[in-house]
Amino acid sequence: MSVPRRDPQERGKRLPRAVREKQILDAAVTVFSRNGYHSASMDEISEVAGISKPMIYAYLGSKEDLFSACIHREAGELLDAVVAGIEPDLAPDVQLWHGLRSFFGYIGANRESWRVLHRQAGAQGGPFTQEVTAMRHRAVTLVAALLVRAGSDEGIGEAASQSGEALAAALVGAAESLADWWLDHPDQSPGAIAATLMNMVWLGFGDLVDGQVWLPPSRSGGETHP
Amino acid sequence: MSVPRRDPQERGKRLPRAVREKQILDAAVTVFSRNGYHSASMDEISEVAGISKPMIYAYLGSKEDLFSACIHREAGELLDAVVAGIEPDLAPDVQLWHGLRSFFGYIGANRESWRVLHRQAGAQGGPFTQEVTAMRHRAVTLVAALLVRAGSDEGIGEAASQSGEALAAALVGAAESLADWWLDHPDQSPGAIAATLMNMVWLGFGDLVDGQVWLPPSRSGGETHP
DNA sequence: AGGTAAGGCTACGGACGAGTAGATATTTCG
DNA sequence: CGAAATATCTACTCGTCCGTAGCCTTACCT
Repeated sequence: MSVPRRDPQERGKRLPRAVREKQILDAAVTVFSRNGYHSASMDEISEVAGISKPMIYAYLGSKEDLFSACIHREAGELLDAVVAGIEPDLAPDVQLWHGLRSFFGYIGANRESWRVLHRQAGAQGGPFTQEVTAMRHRAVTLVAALLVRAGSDEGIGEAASQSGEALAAALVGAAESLADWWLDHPDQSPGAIAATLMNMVWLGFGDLVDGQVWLPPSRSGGETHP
Repeated sequence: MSVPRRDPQERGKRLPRAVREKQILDAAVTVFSRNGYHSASMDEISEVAGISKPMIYAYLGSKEDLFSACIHREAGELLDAVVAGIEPDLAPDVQLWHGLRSFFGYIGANRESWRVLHRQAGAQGGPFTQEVTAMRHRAVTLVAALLVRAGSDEGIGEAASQSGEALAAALVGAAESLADWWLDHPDQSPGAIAATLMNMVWLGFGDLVDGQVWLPPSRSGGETHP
């Protein structure tokens, strides 16, 4: 519980700065995720990273700086994963489906990252909130554009365009919170979680209680490799 | 900024325990909401409450105890407000509508409470999470039961019943996150927020981009007084 | 009145943790 | 090989803040 994480054989070995920075960031994400920002001590992070505390200050600055760096890196990776998963030429519902799958797929593989991003960053009032707010804003904008385009394709969608951003915020929020719920119910596959949300936000309860189900278009579930 | 909140005239007045406890809890919610759990100091809370620190310890115990008490009180009031707003004999969509209106109505009038409940309590890993998790669980159960009943009324709803709890979690999460979004966009009425969410979760994007809109049943927007 | 309990305060102890000083070891390069 | 740069450590300072010890003061009861 209190022993250093990294191989004691490697302890003391001299490594280039880039490697150490990555180790420190990894350790920081782990510890921040477990204990929260304030309860996480720099000493514990240094211990988990297998390096001494002054190195953290030398490479990544203060505790705030370190936390910001974590947020920045994790947020970037998550967004990249989502953006990489969608193809702008497909139908709106399929785009949404792919985006959700990428989102939950990434989170399923990086739960610590999600804890830090969603639970920790949002709670500390300082400049951290900005970082995560910016990310959320990008996501909301993405979804809102998708909705508005879908609406104008149909020639209608007055309501959707009017409150497009609010709707997108609700969707993004639903995804975030469902991801949170998932942390406490890990006995579900990423696909199942994504499908649940897809059904709710695309069909709506009104259709669901009528027995309707949204299904991805044939082709073995949406694979798009040529 | 750093002067005590309460009327200096009243300072030093002797008041019964129940009154002081309420003042302390109010101050604690305010400070916890503004600074977050760890950054909030007992000294600041005592100052805002217009009482000295030892009284807090005498009446409400440690900092953890105090925070737990805040969570407990605020969560109880929020849930009471929601439960009071719904009538079990109405149609499912109308029940949902009333529940959402009560929810956002309460939050609009008690933003600090919401900040503490949603942003702070969830981030501190300790026993606080349990408290708020328990509340969320009650809400999810409520919604899940509503969905399942709606589904079995229609005789179908296989999908809804199957993943009823996950759907309910997604809805509750959407509501929570939309409330969060609302904190940063206060230029919206509670009713508008509730309507946005209602449209999303009942109709779904699929119907919304077709131009459909969900509206509360006549009678001036859902009033149910006889 | 006088005793007693409850309300209230000032002022301190002690722990924890961010950040730093200063020294040491290893690589790199002229 | 020597010097400069880089990587690394141990051990400390200093501030913040939780929690409390000890004392005063007002209301109530008989």
